[in-house]
Amino acid sequence: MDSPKEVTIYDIAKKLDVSPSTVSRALKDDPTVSKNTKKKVFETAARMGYRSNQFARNLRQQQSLTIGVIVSELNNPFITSVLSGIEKIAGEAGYGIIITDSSQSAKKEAANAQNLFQRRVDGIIASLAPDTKDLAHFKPFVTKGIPVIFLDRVEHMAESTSVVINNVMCGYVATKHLIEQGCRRIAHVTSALQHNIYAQRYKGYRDALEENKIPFDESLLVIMEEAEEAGEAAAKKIMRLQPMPDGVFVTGDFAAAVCIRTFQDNGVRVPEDMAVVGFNNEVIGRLIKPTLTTINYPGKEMGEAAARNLVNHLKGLGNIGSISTLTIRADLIVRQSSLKTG
Amino acid sequence: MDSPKEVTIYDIAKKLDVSPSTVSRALKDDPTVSKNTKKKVFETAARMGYRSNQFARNLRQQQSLTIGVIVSELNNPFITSVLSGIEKIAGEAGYGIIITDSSQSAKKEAANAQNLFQRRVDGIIASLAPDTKDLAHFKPFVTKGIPVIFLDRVEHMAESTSVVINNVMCGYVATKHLIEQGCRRIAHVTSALQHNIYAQRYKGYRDALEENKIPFDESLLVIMEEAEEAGEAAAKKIMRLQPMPDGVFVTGDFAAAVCIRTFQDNGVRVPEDMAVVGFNNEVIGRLIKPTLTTINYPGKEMGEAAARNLVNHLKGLGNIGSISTLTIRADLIVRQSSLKTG
DNA sequence: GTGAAAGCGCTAACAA
DNA sequence: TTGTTAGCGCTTTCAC
Repeated sequence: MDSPKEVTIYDIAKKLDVSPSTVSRALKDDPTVSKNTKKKVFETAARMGYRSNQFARNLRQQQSLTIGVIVSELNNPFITSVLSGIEKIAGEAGYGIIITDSSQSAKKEAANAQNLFQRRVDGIIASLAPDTKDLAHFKPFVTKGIPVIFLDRVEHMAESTSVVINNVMCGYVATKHLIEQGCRRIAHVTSALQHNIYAQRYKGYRDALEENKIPFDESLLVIMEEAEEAGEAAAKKIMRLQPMPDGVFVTGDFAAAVCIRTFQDNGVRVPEDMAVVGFNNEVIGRLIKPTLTTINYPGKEMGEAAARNLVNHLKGLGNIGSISTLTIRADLIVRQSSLKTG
Repeated sequence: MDSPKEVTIYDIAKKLDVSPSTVSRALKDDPTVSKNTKKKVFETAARMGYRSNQFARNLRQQQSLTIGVIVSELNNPFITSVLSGIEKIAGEAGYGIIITDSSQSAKKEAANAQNLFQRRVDGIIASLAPDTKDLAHFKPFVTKGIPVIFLDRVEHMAESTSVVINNVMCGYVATKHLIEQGCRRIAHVTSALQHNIYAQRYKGYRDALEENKIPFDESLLVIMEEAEEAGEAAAKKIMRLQPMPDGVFVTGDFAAAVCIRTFQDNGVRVPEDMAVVGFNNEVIGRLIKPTLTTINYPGKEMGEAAARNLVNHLKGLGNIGSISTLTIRADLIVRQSSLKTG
């Protein structure tokens, strides 16, 4: 099955009676090689079925033309769009991406980082696992001068860049929109506030309330588990509050959809009795009834920004190394679920 | 930024006053090296911050410990679960995966294949683009004895293995279920039948009808575009049929959900007036009302099967090379949308 | 149980 | 414009 032998630049050189260096240069389209020689080299290379040996190239240049990516979870539409953004930009720049999945575990994340380090990736893009606190596993990269870019779920580390959305602003905008719709008692359904993205959205929510002199009531803050049934429990809890809230800001479209359905099942009309704003702009929001007002979480753009930043850095373009945070624009998408007025 | 220098086995050898070969052997836990030397080597390696150089190793062994993956589209829950299955098995076996996205284009797919070939991946797992007919871009792999595994959307090629579900059977089971629910006029909403997976599901649909002596009516076959609005158009077309069908088998959950909503908006009750069965078991099916009966498309299992097969092949285990098709079990998941009885 | 030496295929500094 | 040469760091025969 294995072909007899791989063709090397030496074979080409011998056939053309030039030196291997000339062949090497010709193949990289080096301007110091004559047009004529180049043409001959390309032709014979093609004819002999030559393919350049990345291994030798990697060894020689000490670079892999590969970017390592660590995601917390592959099964997630947001992550997927991030990946497609990364893949696009990296691919265009000639980089491949090695993707690893930490399955939401800081431990596996560390193992993945270690693995990518061994594989000598040229750079890293990572979306941290929920329970990652200690960034020690990224230290080796920093030490070796390998750029690390954090995305979405970030922690701060010297010498690294972060790509995020302005979660405070998003929380603020979502809440303010509800207030503008006439809501005065707004619940907030979210995940554990230890994670900074949720803490920030919560801050935005609080800011909007404060700015509008709406008192905050501790019972309006509903923390849910990551489980699938969590949305239902949250909705029930909200309906039991006295007086019942007239708006909810939920930090996830799926959970928001489940809430809406639970409200409806219990005779609470959306948006008339309860206005709802979600988060992420997932497909589901366009399908449910009423359609879901949400924050567009621009995964693809974030992935592209991260990859572009990394690639530029690797190619030594611009003063990119000095950027510490890249904030991508995220907008409110208004649909039916929040429109009490017209 | 760059650290002063990489530690090599030569550095370790010098420090311990042994030869590089001994260090190399010790590091691979070669039995011919004495326990004592091994211990010393491991210790010094750790102390000096040694990391083995994959590039040199790759060059020497002519293998990359990397599997190339080509998907037709990253933004897709099915593909994502496939990837998570591949990543899991490959990772456990010490292989990394390089993922490329063909964006549904045969041309980009060919470019990706070419790219992965240049990168000298040890094996390939590919889910073909919808318009791929010509498999020439995989020939180089076959020629070099690099295993190629096709998944889900497959075409036949000598010397390659395919991982699929039994689409005919799935179409049959879905349709038969509708018949058992009392449906006698069953529409089939699907995508272009040029793609064998759709053609096969259609065949299963026809088989079930025939087996139950239900005449087939050409107008019941509704081909939809890939666009998002396609589901709505399909539903409207079905409602216009005379007499109106009493069941639909839709080859996609999202489209099925859109159909259901369109039916409901037009006063057609599901499942009472119209029983619906989807395909893929996407999250959305558990959320809509009524919940959606569907075929569970076991992406993760398929990915795992493909990766396991490939890894075993690469490691020279078993007579795996001889398997040409691996069919993964896919089941009907009965929920509310199809239950006219009970 | 260990060492010497050759070479995987490529690139780049230097020389011509 | 082209050639010479010396490695990149590792593995692996073969010899001791």
